[in-house]
Amino acid sequence: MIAPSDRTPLPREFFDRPVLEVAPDLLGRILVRTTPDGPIAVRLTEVEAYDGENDPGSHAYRGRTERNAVMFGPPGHVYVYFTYGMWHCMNLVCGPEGRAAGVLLRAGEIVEGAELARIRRRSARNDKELAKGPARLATALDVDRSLDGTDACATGETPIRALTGTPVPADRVSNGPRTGVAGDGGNGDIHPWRFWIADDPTVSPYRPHTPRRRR
DNA sequence: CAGTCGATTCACT
DNA sequence: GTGAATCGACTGA
Repeated sequence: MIAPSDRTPLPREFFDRPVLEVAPDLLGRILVRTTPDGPIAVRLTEVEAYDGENDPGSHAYRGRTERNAVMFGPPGHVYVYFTYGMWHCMNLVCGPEGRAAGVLLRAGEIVEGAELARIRRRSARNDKELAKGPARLATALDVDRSLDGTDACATGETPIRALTGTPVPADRVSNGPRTGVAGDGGNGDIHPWRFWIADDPTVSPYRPHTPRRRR
């Protein structure tokens, strides 16, 4: 059950800041996905920052394309991409507009609508695995490319809404190299931009980038 | 226009 | 721990 005080919508100004400021501040916040069957809410426990055209790991690194266009738009909107031929992952766009920065939502704890999430996440062995990983999180929330561009800060009806939740104090936040990103994770990594709640059981395991073998 | 590979997950050994 | 699944976006010729 989510406390009423945790249900305050996050204002757009929240996202209209540098992505490295927003990313750790998102931990403990809540995202509500409204589906025809009912709401599914996740409390964010793990995120990654992607800093647009300056960041080789970002989809926006080589400029605007049809796929990543939303990241070049206003903050507070949802960027959804399709990957590995099967999965979707979701981001929240950060400001300022034109910067093309975003925060990948990597993991969280389902705090409402778990019975709905379990149906979509049939292979999950327990509830902690419902949203343990970016594609799992998107699957649990029934998010796909049709929701690309959704405004998570809009007033009125929205399929996805960001709520204040309860922010996590800085001394509870850990950070390290981003998962599965080419170029990240080596000695002297300049992108330790993965943030998670220390010791939280819903955080996904770290995995370095692995180039695909030829077949 | 063909080749490559991905901000991953799952089944299986 | 290893390999398969699966397809669209992007790249370079």
